[in-house]
Amino acid sequence: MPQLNGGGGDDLGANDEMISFKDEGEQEEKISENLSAERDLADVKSSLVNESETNQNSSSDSEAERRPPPRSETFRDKTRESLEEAAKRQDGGLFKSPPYPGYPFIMIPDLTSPYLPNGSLSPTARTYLQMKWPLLDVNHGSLQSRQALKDARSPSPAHIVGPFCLEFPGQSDLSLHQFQLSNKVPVVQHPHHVHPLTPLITYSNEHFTPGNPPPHLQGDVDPKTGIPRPPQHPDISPYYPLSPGSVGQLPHPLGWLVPQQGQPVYPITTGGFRHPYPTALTVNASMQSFLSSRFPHHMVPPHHSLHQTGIPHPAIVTPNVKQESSHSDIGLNSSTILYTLHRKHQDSKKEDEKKKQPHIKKPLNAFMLYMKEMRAKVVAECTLKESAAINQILGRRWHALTREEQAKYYELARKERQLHMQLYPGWSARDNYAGNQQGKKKKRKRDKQPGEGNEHREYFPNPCLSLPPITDLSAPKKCRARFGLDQQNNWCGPCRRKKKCIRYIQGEGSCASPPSSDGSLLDSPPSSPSSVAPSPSSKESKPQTEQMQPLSLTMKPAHQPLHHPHLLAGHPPPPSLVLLENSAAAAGKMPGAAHNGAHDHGNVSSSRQPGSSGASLARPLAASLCHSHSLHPNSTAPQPLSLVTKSIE
DNA sequence: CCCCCTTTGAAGGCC
DNA sequence: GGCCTTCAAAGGGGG
Repeated sequence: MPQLNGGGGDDLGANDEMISFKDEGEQEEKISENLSAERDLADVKSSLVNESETNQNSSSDSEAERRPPPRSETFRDKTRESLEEAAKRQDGGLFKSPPYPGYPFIMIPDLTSPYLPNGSLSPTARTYLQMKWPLLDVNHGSLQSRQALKDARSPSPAHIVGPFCLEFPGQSDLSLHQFQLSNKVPVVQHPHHVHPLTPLITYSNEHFTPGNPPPHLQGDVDPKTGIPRPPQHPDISPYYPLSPGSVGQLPHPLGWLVPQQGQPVYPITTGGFRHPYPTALTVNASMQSFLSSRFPHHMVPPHHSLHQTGIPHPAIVTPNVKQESSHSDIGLNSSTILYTLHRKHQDSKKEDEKKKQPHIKKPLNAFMLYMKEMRAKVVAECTLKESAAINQILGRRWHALTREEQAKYYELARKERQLHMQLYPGWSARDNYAGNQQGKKKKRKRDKQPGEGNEHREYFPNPCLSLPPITDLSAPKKCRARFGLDQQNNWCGPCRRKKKCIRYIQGEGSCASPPSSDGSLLDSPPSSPSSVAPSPSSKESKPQTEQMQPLSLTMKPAHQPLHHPHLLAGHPPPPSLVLLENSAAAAGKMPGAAHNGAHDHGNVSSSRQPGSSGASLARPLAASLCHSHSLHPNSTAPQPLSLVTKSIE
C-alpha cells in the first residue's frame, strides 16, 4: 500500500485508496483511518463541484483533499465501499486495483484505443495510441498499466472487462483467464473494448460530430452481426460514419486542437484528446486562452456544419442533426447525394428555426461517462444490445466501482461541466426541457402510478455482475425487467406491447407470476463456466428469499462486519445491503422492510424514478444478457457466491 | 418517426 | 432544504 496512506491521511485519494484496496484484515485495524476516509467520493464530488466553481487550476486535486468532508453522500459512499469490497471479493481481484495514488485524475489514454470502439486497433489508431492526453492523466498503477500490458496481447483486459459473468466471488484471475480461454467467445476479446478513459473521448467525438454512431457501432466488427467488416479508412476512426469520400475533408471535431489539418485528425484526437472539449480546467492557461479565442461565448454555432471554422461543442446538437450528420454533406457517395436532395426538400423555415437554436446538450455526468465507456464492453461480454438491460448492468457495475474509479469519472464529469459552462455560459439545463424546445418533444415525465413508486424491488441477483443482490423490494420491476427478453412469454400483455405493466401496477408492484427461472439463474452467477448454473430446482421451488441469500455478499457483514468496507468506513451500507441485512426484507419482499432500505438512501435517490436508486433492480434482464453464462443444467452450485454462502451458513 | 426502457447524476423549479 | 422532474447516452423494439 503505497504512499497513499502515507501518513497524514489527509490525502483524500490516498485514504480512499487505502480503504479500497486494503485487505479486510487491514481494514479492521484501520478503522480510525477510515474515518478520514469517509471523505470519500462525496468529498470528491463536493470538492469537484467547488473546484468547478472556484478553481481554475488543474492542480486542484489537492484541494479536494483539503476540503472538509461533506457528509451528504455518506450513505452512498458507504454503499459504494461495501460494493467495492464485495466486488473485490467477488471478482477475485478484478477490483483490486492498486492504490490510486491520489487524486489527480490525470488520465493517460493508454494503448487501448478509446476511439476504437471495436477494440480493433487500426494501425493508424495504434500509431496514435501512444499519444497521451496531456491534460488528463491517471495513475494506473495497476489497472491501466496492467491493462496496457494486457492490451499488447489482448484488447480486453480481464481485470477490467472480464467476461461479464466472471465477476464472482472467489474468482481468481486464473480462473478468469481460464474462463476466457475456455469461453471462446470472441467477445471476450471484445471488439468493443474501450479504454476506461474513453468516455470523454467518445463523448467528444460524438458531440463534435453529431451523428456519429456509438463507438461500438463502428469499427471492424459489425455490432449487429458480429461479422468483421473492413475498416472504412485507415485514418478514419470507425467511429465516424463518414463516407469514404468525406475522409480528409472533414475537419476534425477538435480541429482547433489538432495541430495540422492534414494530419490524421481523428486518431490524434482519440489518442491525444480524450476530452471532448479540452478540459479547460486541466488545460494550461495558454490552452484556455486559446480555447476562449476559438470558442468565444458568442460562438455557439448557429449551425453545426462540420466545418472547421465552426466546430461546435460536442454538446451542441442541432435538431435532426444526427440524421443529417450521418450523411455528411462532404461526402460524395450516394448517401451524400441523397442527403443533399433531402436538404433541398427541407429547406423550410422550420429547419432554419431549428438551426437558429442549436441544441446544446447537457454535459455528461459521471455515470454517463462511465456508461459510454463501458457500454461496449458490456455489450461484448453479454452480447447484449438492449440498452436498458445494459444500463442496468452498468448501473450495478457503477456501484461496484471503487471510489477511485468513480472519482475519475466524477472528475471528468466535473471538467465536462466546467468546460461546458465556459463554452456556454448562459446555457441552462432548463433550456433543454421539452417545453423549451421548438418542436422537440421529449420525455415527458413518467406518470408514476401511486403504487409504482418504491414499494417493491424484486430481488434478482445480477449474474453478470455478481454484485450484492438487489433486494430493494421498493422497486417493482416490470415484466420486461423481471423476466427479461428471454421470457417474454411470461410478460403481461401490455409489457409485450411495451405498455405499462399491469401486473406491476396491480400486485403491489410485484408481478403475479413467480420469479422467472432466469432470475434464479441469475442468482447463481457462475464462478467458472463449469460451475455456473444454479440448480433448476432451486429456481422453481425456492422462494425468492432463498434465492436471494446466495447473493448476499451483503449478508456477510453480519458475520464479519468489520470486513465490510462500508462498515469500516462508517459508511452506511448500500441500499441493497441494507435491505439484505434486514432479514425480513430479504426474506420476503416486505414492503415495509424494503421501504426502510429505500428510505435509508432515500435522500440520494428519493427523487429518482422507481428502481433507480442505485441498487435497483431486476436481474432478469441481466439474465437474458448473460445467458451464455447462466444456464448450466448440470450445475450443482446453486449458490454461486461461495463467500456469501459461507456467511449465510 | 416517436417513444419507451433503464441506469446515475446534475440541475432547475416548486413548496 | 427536500422533493420532483427532466435530461444526458444508448439501441432494441413497439406503435
